[in-house]
Amino acid sequence: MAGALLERKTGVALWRQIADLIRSDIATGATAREGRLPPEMELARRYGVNRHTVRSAIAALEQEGVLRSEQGRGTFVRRRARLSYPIAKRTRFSAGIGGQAGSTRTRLLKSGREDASDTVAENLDIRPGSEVVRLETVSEADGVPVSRATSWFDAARFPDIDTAFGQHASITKALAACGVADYVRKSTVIEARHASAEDIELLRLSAGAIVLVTRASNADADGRPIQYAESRFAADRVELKIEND
Amino acid sequence: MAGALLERKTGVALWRQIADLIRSDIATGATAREGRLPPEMELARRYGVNRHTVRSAIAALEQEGVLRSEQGRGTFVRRRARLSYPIAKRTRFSAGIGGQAGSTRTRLLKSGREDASDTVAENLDIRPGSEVVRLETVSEADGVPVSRATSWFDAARFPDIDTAFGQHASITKALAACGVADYVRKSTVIEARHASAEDIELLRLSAGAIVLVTRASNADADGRPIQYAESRFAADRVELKIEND
DNA sequence: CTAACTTGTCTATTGTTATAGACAACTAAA
DNA sequence: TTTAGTTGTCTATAACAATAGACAAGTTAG
Repeated sequence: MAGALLERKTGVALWRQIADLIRSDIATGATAREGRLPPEMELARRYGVNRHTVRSAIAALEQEGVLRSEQGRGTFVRRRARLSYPIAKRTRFSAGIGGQAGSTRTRLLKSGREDASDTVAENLDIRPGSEVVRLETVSEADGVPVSRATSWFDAARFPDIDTAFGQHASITKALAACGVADYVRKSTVIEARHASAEDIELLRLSAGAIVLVTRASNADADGRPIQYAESRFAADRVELKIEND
Repeated sequence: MAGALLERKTGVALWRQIADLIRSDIATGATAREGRLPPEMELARRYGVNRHTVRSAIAALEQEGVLRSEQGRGTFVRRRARLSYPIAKRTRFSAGIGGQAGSTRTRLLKSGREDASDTVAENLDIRPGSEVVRLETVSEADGVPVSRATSWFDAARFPDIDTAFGQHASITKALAACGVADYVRKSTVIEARHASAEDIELLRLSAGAIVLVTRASNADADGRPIQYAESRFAADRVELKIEND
């Protein structure tokens, strides 16, 4: 690639920039997705830094579970490539990621009721301050957290969505149990941010990691909004794929 | 929001984390989008750091053009909120951003011919190694760079796309001049990364900034692929909005 | 004009990051 | 067994990041 070197005195430590580069190179396939990393001395030359700085980067990625170092042998890639999360009219987590991972599941972290904020009310097409049910979930593929989401439902229409989710561990099935046989994605807004402390904890990220944030609303067959959700995806584990058909 | 405080000894300096938080709060409207920031002492209390650390963050955002400090008066927000870039069947830069900015334009940085990589060949539905035309462009809204893109076209079908772009300064018009009256987006893949050195230069970002990367292919009315493009959006200036209809 | 409040500048100290060099410990191949 | 190549550990030093306190310089309201 074109001279993509490191930036100094920018508030981001060199070892972290290098760790991010290595992680990204593994994910995109620029570096061997499996097998061995170049020796520390060669990486130091390549990035124009001291060997100890490279070692700090490698240590961070070891902590993260991306690399594994063996004395005398070398440093090896551990984790597989990025998952691809499809966003289309019929967007469902397990169906979308299913083919790419051995197992998927969505856990309920917390549920409760609250008054709808302006944003939530607008997306659910109800009056601000109306009661809504909020679900906080984390989705995993092969035991690795991939995304976390906060979903809101109109409490007047789906008073039991939380217990239904508790039984089925799936938004799609919980909605089915509440009488919504089918639903479609109305719109999705995507941004990218640095991970918050909560993201880091729940998605098991390293500090400085990036999350893809989506804000989406789903509607039933009649076009009535039924769910509004804000999701946060670990950007080093997943990419979003939009099918325009 | 819930205790989203700062992370220490993570390779990302506190002043940079604070700068990113303030920038993001301005963009999302959590802090006044215009008007005055709270005094440095209050921000220091809020983030649990020394006033000098807050000052470093503010200095970085001043350098970036987001804030403006005036001795004795306070610190003020300069730049407007995030643009929303719609991704749909008919995705075009100027039409999409047009309503939100005073002026938009796309500049050609470089063009040339090369042999198609596997990725490019697959997306253009040609044989790997076939000749393709590559265009490197930067798009601006109100003079601020919003995205940069690399586009590939089948050289056999669009031998003059580079000169056509030079005349019209628009992909849509250049394609029209080459006989493609209409085209639609086939698919879009989105990821997020830290900005590369090139991103920082071309999009005028600060180090540690985030870019949204999209890889998209467009096809003509017959469904034949005509363009494959990799774009990089400044994540603090733009969000991507997907319309599923 | 005065008082309260704000940003700007200076000094000093401590902890983190980066560099440099040396050598130990381990692995694999000659 | 030897040798070359690799990761692991240690010491030392310099640059940057963060804290602490004090005061100057500017603005605004009373």
